[in-house]
Amino acid sequence: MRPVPELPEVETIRAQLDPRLAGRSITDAGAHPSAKFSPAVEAVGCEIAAVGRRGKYLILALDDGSEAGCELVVHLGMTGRLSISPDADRDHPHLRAWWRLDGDEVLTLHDVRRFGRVHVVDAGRYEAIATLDRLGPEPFSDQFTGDGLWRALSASRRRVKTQLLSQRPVAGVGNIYADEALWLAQINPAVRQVSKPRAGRLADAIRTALASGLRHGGTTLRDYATLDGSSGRNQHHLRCYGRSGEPCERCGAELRRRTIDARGTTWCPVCQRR
DNA sequence: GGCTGGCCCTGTACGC
DNA sequence: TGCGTACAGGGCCAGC
Repeated sequence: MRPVPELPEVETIRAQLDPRLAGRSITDAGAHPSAKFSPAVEAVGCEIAAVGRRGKYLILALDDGSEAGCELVVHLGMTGRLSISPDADRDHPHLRAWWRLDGDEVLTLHDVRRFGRVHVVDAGRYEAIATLDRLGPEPFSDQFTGDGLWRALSASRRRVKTQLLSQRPVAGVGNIYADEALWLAQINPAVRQVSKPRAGRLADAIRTALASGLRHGGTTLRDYATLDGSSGRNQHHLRCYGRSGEPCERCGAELRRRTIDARGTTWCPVCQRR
């Protein structure tokens, strides 16, 4: 099991970063030569106005002197980890990017498997980041409704779990919370069509699963840690993800595991019957 | 334009 | 103990 930072984990990190970064200037930066990380240096000379989030993307609003401003966009991928420290160990094998801040601290991005990404774009211009450009509504916003989710899911014949992971019907749901939400809504992850009432249930379930993650500071199974290096606690509250072989706590049947869209998927064969 | 499958990438688990 | 192999998975991209 190797969980990735999903919305609750990214939001937990965002809330910790914002008070420590807002108002500070980036005086220097460096990055791994990969094109995934090298844009990090484009933020030098900017002042960080605020740390925001869209889906799983951290968005640092930057004041670069222009009217519109720009943004430093960071996706943590599967193993990305941000931290603030007095200095960066530039020889660390997993250091992918660093930004020196006024006040003599360094924001670092470590990412063992290099699935993370860094971009610097004009504010709100995400054409170069396809997934962010076409990101669905935030799950806790008024724009995310059961009807809207039903319309989004009905627009495609792909499996419901595949669609959730695409980030188009709703932003920020990854493998853990997709399994949790589908279990809560009693929807089989492999179905290709969902009725309007069931889509309503799924929308509620997505909010419930994500809210549990937020309440417990995110899910830590191996790689994820918050800004200060501490672990989340939501792994103790998962009811489906990663529990294959264990009894379903709703009906007692043995939870099963299969691969959907190349992602490990756990579901209950009885109460999530197709 | 939508969908599928391959790829990136490296630590860990497991079998021999 | 050491080696080789399979596996994990978010997002991008080529090909259909």
